[in-house]
Amino acid sequence: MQTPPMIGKNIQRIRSARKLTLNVLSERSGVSKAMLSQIESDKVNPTVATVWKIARGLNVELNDLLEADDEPKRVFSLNPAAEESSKMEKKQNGITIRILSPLSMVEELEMYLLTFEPHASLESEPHYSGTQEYLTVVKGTVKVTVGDNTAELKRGDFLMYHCDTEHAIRNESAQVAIVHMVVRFSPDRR
Amino acid sequence: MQTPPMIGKNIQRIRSARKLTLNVLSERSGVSKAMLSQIESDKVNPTVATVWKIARGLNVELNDLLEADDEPKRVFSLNPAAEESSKMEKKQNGITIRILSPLSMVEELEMYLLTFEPHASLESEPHYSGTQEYLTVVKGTVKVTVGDNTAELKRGDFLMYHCDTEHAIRNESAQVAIVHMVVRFSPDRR
DNA sequence: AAACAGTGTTCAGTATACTAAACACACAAA
DNA sequence: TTTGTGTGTTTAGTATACTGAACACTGTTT
Repeated sequence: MQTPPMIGKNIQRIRSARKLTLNVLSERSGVSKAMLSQIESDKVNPTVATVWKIARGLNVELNDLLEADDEPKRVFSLNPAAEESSKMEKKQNGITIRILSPLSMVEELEMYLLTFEPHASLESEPHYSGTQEYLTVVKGTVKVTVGDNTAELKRGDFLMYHCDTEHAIRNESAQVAIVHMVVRFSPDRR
Repeated sequence: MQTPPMIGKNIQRIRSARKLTLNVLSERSGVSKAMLSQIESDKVNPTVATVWKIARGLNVELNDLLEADDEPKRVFSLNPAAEESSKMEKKQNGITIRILSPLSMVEELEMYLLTFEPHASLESEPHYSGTQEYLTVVKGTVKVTVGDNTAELKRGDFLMYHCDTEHAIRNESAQVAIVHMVVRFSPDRR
């Protein structure tokens, strides 16, 4: 980050998105609405404690209020021959699926970037015996259940499992979570 | 984050690691050394602006001072059969390579988590015609050069290229960068 | 129209973040 | 010993973050 954070804009934006009034946010966060108003209009230099309370009140991570909002992610390829690399995005049930791998690899190896809205979950029936999935958490935390095992993963954590048992990925937190997924279709048997 | 950040501890830790005195950090950051001392011993509730200045002085991201230090990442598998999944880690030239994929997949598909210290870079000669690499940035920013194309990637960005030209991944920033890499050995030709 | 209930903003007072300077303690050099 | 140079801490004063209350500006209801 090269430039001081625009906290005001961020709080303002998220508060509007949540459709909260200053009074409500004040109650939830324990910060006076006078202060909220002044912070949003960049009239003051809030303390970390105050911003942290606001983050709690908004159910976001502290960093989400301090970081520039550069979330929209670029996807591209340096190799012209593979430029067909699909930029497709599907959105459903609070989950945005971005397909990273080129179309030519379908049915062999696929890579996705999954964005989970708060409390979104992705449940899968057992399928494709032999297929494996590899998860790496890029942001936030998710809870992954495979059969009757469950694991809580945070950023940087990695998990691999076979898809022949039912499995689910859940974002039980109140923050957005992003996970990188590689699906490998079994090359050997079948 | 459930608990207010322990800014003091973080600053203290990083400053010691950098072997900086309060005077020096004060100069670099523009924050008085009196304030630095009080912040480190949790006697005050600093403003965001102040903490931001300190982050600049320390050459770290603002978030690194506010977040709990839970960086050590877990790697494991829910599938007992694949428990041989190597937890190997190599460290060299400021780059930590964690192998994610199970050993059984070697020579076919490999997955890594690469941690780049500030200014670390990974240069590769052209090799294995047909082999492809897929990068996803998990933290920070890196500059990737393939042949004479160069791209600056930030968190969430994805990039794919063929390995038959020389390529390099560089972390030119002053912060740690983490990238997820999938290497796919060409199945068709060869 | 008046009275109301909701919004966000501005005001006056107080608590405190922040600074410059003085301080205390270490270790080294004379 | 004294004198110095470095460390981090504490002090006193000023700037300002923060609060509760009053305010202004909607739109609705009677």
